[in-house]
Amino acid sequence: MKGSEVRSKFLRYFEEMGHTVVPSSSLVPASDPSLLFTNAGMVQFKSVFLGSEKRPYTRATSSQKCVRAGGKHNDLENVGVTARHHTFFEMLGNFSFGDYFKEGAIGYAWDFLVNVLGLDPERLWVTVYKDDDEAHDIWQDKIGVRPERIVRLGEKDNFWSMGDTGPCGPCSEIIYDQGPGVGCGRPECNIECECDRYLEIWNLVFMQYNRDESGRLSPLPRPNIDTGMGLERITAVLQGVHSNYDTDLFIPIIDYLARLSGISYGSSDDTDIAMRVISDHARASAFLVSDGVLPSNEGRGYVLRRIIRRALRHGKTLGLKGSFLSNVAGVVAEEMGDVYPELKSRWGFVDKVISSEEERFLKTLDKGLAMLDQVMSTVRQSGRNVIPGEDVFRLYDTYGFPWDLTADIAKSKGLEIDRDGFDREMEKQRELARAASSFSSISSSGPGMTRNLHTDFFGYDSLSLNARVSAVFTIQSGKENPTFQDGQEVGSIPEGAEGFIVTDATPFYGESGGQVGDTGTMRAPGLDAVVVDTLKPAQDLIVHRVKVKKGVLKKGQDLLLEVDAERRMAIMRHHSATHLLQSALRQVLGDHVHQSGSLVTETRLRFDFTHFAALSNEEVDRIEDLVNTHVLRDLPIKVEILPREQAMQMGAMALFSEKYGDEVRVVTMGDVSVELCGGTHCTSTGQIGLVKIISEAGVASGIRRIEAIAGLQSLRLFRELSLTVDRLSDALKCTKDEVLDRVETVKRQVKDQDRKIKELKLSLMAGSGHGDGDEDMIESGGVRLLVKRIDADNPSQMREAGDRLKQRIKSGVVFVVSPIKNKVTFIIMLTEDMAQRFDAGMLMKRICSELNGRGGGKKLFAQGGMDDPSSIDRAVEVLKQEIFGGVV
RNA sequence: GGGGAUGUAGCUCAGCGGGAGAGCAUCGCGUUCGCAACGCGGGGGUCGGGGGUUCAAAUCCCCUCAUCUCCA
Repeated sequence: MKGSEVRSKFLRYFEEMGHTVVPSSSLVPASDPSLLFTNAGMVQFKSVFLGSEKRPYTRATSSQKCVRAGGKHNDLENVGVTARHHTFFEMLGNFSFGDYFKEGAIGYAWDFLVNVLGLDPERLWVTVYKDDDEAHDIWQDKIGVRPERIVRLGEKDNFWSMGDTGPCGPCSEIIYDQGPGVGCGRPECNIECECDRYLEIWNLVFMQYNRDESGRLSPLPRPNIDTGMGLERITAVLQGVHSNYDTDLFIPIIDYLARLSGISYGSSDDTDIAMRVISDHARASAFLVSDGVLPSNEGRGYVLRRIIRRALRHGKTLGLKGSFLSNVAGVVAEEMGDVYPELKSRWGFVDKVISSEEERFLKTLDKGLAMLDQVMSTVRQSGRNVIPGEDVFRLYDTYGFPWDLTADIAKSKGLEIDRDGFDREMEKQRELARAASSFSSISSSGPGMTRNLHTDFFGYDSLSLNARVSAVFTIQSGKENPTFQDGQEVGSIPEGAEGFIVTDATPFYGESGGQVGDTGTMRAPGLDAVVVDTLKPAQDLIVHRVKVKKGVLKKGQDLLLEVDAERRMAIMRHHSATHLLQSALRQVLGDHVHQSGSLVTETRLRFDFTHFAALSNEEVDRIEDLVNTHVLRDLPIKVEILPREQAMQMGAMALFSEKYGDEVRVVTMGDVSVELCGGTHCTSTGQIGLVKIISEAGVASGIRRIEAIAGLQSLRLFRELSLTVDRLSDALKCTKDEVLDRVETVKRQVKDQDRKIKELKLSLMAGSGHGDGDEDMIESGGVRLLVKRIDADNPSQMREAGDRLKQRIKSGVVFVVSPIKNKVTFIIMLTEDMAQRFDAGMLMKRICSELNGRGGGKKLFAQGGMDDPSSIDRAVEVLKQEIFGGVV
C-alpha cells in the first residue's frame, strides 16, 4: 500500500465516522510563541481543547505536517542515522472535542488498523497508563485483546500533558511487533525495550483532567480525544520494510540522489546515511520555506539554516558539487505537491531561498577553509599533530565551520582534532546560554486580565455611539510605555488623570493587524475626556487609553464615544492602499511575495514582504502605476464574513503567522485583491487618493520594506517638494530645469576653491614673514630651531604646516603653536637627520613636565597641549634649553 | 535571550594610539595601426552610528545598529 493511500484511507475512514477533514495547518504555529514549529496534529486545535475557541464540529481528522528539530528527544544528529528519526514528518490524527471518549477512540483505532489496513491482530500490543482501569477494560472486554498483550506503564510513557498546567490525561499506545528477527534479538526483549522490534505506531491521548498551578488534577467536564500516528512509520509497517526511508515516501528522493551522485543506495554506510539525511532535510526545507520560514541566525530561521547546511555537508560525502539541494527539494515538491499545494504554488520562492542559502554556505566554507589552513600550519610548526579543541571550537562557534568537516580535513592532512577539548568548550557555551535564559519568563498576565471583560465593536459602520463603562484601570506612571496588563482596577479616574477604560461597546478600533488604534473623545454631562489610544489585548476586548480633561470618569457611567473621524479616514485610506500595494507587488515581482509585517497609521503605511533583492526604480514605478490605476478605476471595496474554506477558495491572501477562526472577514477590492483582514477600509478605491511610495529598503535577509503615503498626505508631500524646488530655483537664480546642473557646478566650484584655500592657507602658515602668524628662527651649533605661531583649525593642519616648514629649513627642529578650541596645542617635528641628536617625544615630555602640559610622541614627531596659552613663551625657553643647552 | 566575529575607497582587504593605505575596478594621459598588456597621473573615504578616555582615536573603553556565526 502506497504512503499516499494510507493517508487518504485514514482521512476517508474518519470522515465516514462523522469527522470533519481539516487541512494541515502551517508549520509555523499560529500565535503560539511557546512553540518553534507545529510538532503534532493537535497544535492547531490547542485553543479548542483549552475551551477558548469554538468550532462548528466536535470531531475532526487531519494529516498534519510536522517538524521536530532539536530538543532532547529529537537530536538533529540522529536523523538519517537511525531508521525512524526525521525532522519533517506527517502526523495522522483524529480528534474529539467533548464528543466521543476512550471507548470511541480505541474502537476506531483498532477498527482502522485491523479492518481497513489489514494488520494482523496477533502482532499488536497495547499499553495503558498504570491507573487507567477504564482503558484497560475497554481493550480487554470490548476489543478482545488478550490480557497479557495489555501492558500498564507509568507516567513517563503513558501520561500526557500540554505543559506544566492545563489539560492532560492518560494515554494508550498501540504497538506493532515486527517479530524476533528485528531489533536487538535478546531473549529478554519486550515492548519496553529501546530496540526497534516493538514499534509504537499510534498514541491515543485521553484528555480528561485539568492541572492547576499547585499540580492538582481536576476532571474536565467534557473530556477530549487527541490521537497521533506517524505516516512514515505506519507506511513502513504496511510495506514490510524496517526503515521509514525504505518506503515509497522516500524512495523517489533517494533514487534521485543515487542518479545524481552515481552511487547506489546500499553501497556503503557513509553514503547511505548521507542519502537519508539529505532526503529528510530536503523534505523539511521544502516544507518550511513554503510555509514562509527563511534561513536566519535565530529562532525558526536558524533551525532551517542548520537543516539546509547539514544536508549540504552530507552532499560532500556523495561527492555532490555546487548547488544541488534545491533540486532535491524539487523532487519533494513534485512528489507531494498534490497533497500540499503550497509546495507547487510557491516553488519559485522555495527554489530561490534554498539556492541562495547554498551559495551563502559555500562562502562560509571558503572562509573557514582558509582559516583552518592557517591553524593547521601553526600546529605543524609547533611540532604537534593534534588541533586544539579551542581552535576547532572557534572555527565552529565564530565562523560556522562544521567540526566534523574540520576533523575530515585534518585527517586527510595527517592531523587529529582534540575532540574532548571541543566538547568541553561546547558545554561551556551551553551552560552560559542556559544560565542566561533561565531568568526570563517570570511575568504572567497581570491583574485585571483574568476578569472576563468583553467589548462589542461597532467601528466598521459607525464612528460614534453611546456606551457604558464596564471597567476602569489605572495607568502605571513613570513607565515609558505603560501597558494595560500593569494596571490596577479602580472605580474612577479623577480630573486630569489618565486611565484604561473598557466599555460594553465601542466604535474605537483597537490596535491590531498593523493598524493603529483610534483616537477621539468620551463625553457625558459634566465629563470631558480624550481617547489618546485604543488597544486590543484580547480577541473580544477593546481598551481605551483615556485622559480626563474635566469631571470624573466612573465605572457604570453612560458616555458618548466619538472617534476622530478625519484621522480615522486617513488611516482607512492607508490601509486600503496597503491591500492594493500587496496585489501590485505580487503582480510585478511574483507570487513569492508575502506580507511579513505591516503598519498602518494616519500619516503613512509601512509594508514588509518576502523578496530576495532590492527593487529597481523601474519596478517601484510600475508598482506605483498599478496601484494608482486601481485607485482611479474606483473599484468597490466589499467586506464579507465567510467560512474560512470559502475564503481560501476565493484565493484570499492570508498571513503565514496569523491565526484565523473558521469564520473570517474577507475584504475584496474589485477584481484586484482578496484578503483576510480585520481592519477598517474605504468603501471604494477612489477614496484612497494618490498613492506614492516614499522608500524601499531591506529589513532582514529576504525581507524588504516599502513605505508609502496616500490621500491628503500625498498632496502634502507634493506641495512640500514643489515648494522646495521653487525655493531652490529662486536661491540659485535659475529655472527649475537648471537646478541640478547649477548645483553640480556650484559643488565643483566649492570643492576647487576649498582646495585652493587650503593650499593658500598652508603656504601662508608655512611661509616666512607675518602673513598668518609669526615665526622665530634660532640657529646655533649647526642646529636650527624654528618657532612658528599660526592659527590652525585642527591638529592635522598643524602637521601639514610643520611638514612644509621642515622642507624649508632643510634640517633642524620645528615647533608649531596654535590655539585650538580654548586650549593651546603645539607640535615638535624633527628633520630626519636630527634623529641621531634629539627625540621629539623626549623633548615634549621635558616641556610638559616643566609646564603642567601633556603630550608625547615618537622620535620625529610629538604633539602636546596645555590650558594656559601664556605659558608658551616658557615652553620655547625650555625647548631652547634642551636643544642648545643654554648657549643662546 | 546569551556568547563570539566582522563593519576602512565601487569591490576584496591591510593598518589596530601619533601623517588614512594596497590590489582590483574607474577616469585621464602616454605607448600601439588597433586591442590586450604595460607605464604615468587623477578622482573616489562622516574609517557603521553615538558617547567617553587622551595633548592626540580608524586604533582604547561604553552604548547602539547591521551582517556573519554558535548556543538556548
